[in-house]
Amino acid sequence: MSDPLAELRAALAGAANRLRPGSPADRELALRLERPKLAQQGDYATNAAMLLAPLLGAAPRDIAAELAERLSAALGAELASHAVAGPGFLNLVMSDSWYHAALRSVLDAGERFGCSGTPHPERILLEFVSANPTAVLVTASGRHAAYGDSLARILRHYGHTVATEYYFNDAGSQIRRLGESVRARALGLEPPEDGYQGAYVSELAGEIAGAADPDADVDAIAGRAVAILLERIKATLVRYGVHFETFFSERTLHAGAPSPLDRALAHLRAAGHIYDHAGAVWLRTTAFGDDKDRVLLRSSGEPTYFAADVAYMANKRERGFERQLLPVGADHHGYVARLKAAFQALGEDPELLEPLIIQFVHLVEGDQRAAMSKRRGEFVTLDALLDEIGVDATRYFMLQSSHERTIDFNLDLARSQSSENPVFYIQYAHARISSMLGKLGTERVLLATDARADWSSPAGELHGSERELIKRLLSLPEEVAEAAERRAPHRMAVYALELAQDFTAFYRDCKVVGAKPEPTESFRIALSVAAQTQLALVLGLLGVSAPDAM
RNA sequence: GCCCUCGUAGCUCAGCUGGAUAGAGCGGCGGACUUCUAAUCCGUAGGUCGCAGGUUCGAAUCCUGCCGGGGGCGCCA
Repeated sequence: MSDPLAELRAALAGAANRLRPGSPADRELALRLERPKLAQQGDYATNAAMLLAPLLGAAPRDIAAELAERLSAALGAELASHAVAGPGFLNLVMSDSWYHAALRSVLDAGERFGCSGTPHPERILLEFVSANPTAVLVTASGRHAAYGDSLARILRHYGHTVATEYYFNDAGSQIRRLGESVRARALGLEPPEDGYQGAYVSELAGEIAGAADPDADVDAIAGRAVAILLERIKATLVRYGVHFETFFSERTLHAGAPSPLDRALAHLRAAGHIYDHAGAVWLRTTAFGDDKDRVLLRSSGEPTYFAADVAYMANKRERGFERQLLPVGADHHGYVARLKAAFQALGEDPELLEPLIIQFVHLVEGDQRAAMSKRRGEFVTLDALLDEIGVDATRYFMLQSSHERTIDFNLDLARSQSSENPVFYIQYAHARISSMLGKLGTERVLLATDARADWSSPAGELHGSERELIKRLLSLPEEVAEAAERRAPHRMAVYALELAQDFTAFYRDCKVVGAKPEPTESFRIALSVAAQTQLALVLGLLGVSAPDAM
C-alpha cells in the first residue's frame, strides 16, 4: 500500500465499473474522491453515483446505495460505515485499522511520499528570471525566481526531469546603452536620455578601469559592466536559495559560422516560412495564429531580439528537452503568440512550449503605487527586500498567491508584519515537533516508528484530530500533482499552511509525550514523525528552511 | 479602438476542468501561559463571490454583455 488514497480510489473505480453495462474502458468516469466540508459527512465522499445516473438511467441515490454494497464488500474491515446523502453523494467513514495502515505507508515512504506520481515523465527545460544584466535584481525578479525555483522542485518531485536555466542578454542595444551610460558617468557626464540613470551606474564607472578613457571601447566597458552585474545577480540568487543549472549567454547564439541563429534561419527558410520585404527578413508567424508577421533581420542586417529567441528555442530542442516552460512577466504576454508561432514554424508541437504569464508585484507605499523604472534607477532591489524581511518570509510571500494574480506589495506593511507571515507558523510546527522528539529521545522514536511497533488503541477510537492529520498527510500526492500539472506552486504554499494547522490541532488535542497506554504514545510519536517529515518536504518544495528550533 | 488578464471578509489571499451550509491568515472584540515551545490556542463579529443576463437538477466556478484594476498592440528589449 504505497498510496492509500490511490488504492481507495481504485477500489471505488472498480466497484463503479462493475455497475456499468458497457465495457469498462468505453469512457473514463471523472469520479472524485474528496473530503467533505463537514466532518459529520464522513472521511471521504464520492460523486460517482451522480455520474453513473445518466448512463444507467436510474436515480443517483439508488445507484449510490448499490455502489456502497459493492464497495463495502471489496474493502471489508477497512470501511467502518457509509451513507448515501444529498443529491447522491456516497459518504465513507474509514476504520481505525485503515488509518493505522495509512500512516504506515506514509512513514515508510518518508520524504519520497508523493514522489514520481506523473504518468508521463518528461525532460523539461525551465527558463526563468532571465533579467538582463543591466541592473541588479528587483522585486519582480524575486517573484519569478521564487516561482520558477519552486516549480522546478515540484516538477522533480512529481517525477519529471527538470533543468533550470537563466538566459541573459549580453549583446544588443540595451547592453550598448549600459556601456554608454557607464562611460558617461566615468567622464562626469549625464547618461544618454535613453540610457541607465541609476546610482549603481556611477558605482560601476568607478569599478571599471579605463572607463573614463574617451577612446575606450564602449562594448568592452559594457562587457565589464555586464560581468559585474551578472555576478551580483548570481550572488543574490544564491542568497535567495534559487539554483540554476546553467546561465545561457545570448552571445553564443550569434557566435560561429554558421551561428545557431544562422542555422535556425536557414531551417525556417528551407521550410518556406521566411520572406524578404522592405529590406528586412520576416517570419510568417501569421500562418500560425499571430496577428502580424515579425521581423527577424532588420534592414540593417542586425537580428532582432525575437530572432535570438527563435534560435534559442531551437537550441533548447536540440539539447533534447521535449518541453519548454517559460515563465515571463505580464508585460511580455503580447510576445507569447509570436513565440508559439515561431516554435510551430520550427516544426515543433506548440503544446510543448508553455509560456507562463507571471503577474506583477505592485509596490505600494501609503496608498500610492510606487513607480518602477530600471532605466531611471527607481526600484526596490531584491537584496533590500531580503535584508528587511528575510529569505523565508519573502519566498513565502511571493509564493502564497497564484502567479496569475497581481500582488500588491505594501512595503511598510511587509516590514511591520513580516513576523506575522504564515511561513513562521509552518516553521514553528516543524520546530515544535523537533523539540518534542528530542525530549523523547532517538531510541523511543525509533521504537515507535518501527514496522513492528504496537499502535493498537484498545482504549477506544482515534481522535478526530488524528484522523484529520492523517487525511491531510495522505492528500500530499494529489496536491503535488495539482501543483505540478497546473504549474501552480502556490498550491503547495496553501497546503503547507493547512498541514501545519492540522498538526497544531492534533498537538492541542492529543498529548504525545507520556500518553497512556504505551501503544497510543507510539502511534502519536509515529504520526508526529510523519508530520515533521512532510512539513520539511513541503517547505523544501517551496525553498523555505525547516528549522529544528525557533 | 483591438487583444490578454484579474475582480471572493476591513487587509492579504485560497477555493475556479460545475456539487452538500463559500474558507484561511492577518487585523477587530472577548478569553487562556506553574505547558509536549504562547512565534501558540479557544470563542466571537465580519461576505449582494464586481454588476446583469444565460446554460444546468445544481454556478464563486462554464458562456455573453457591461463596469473597474493591470498589461500588450515597434525593423525596442
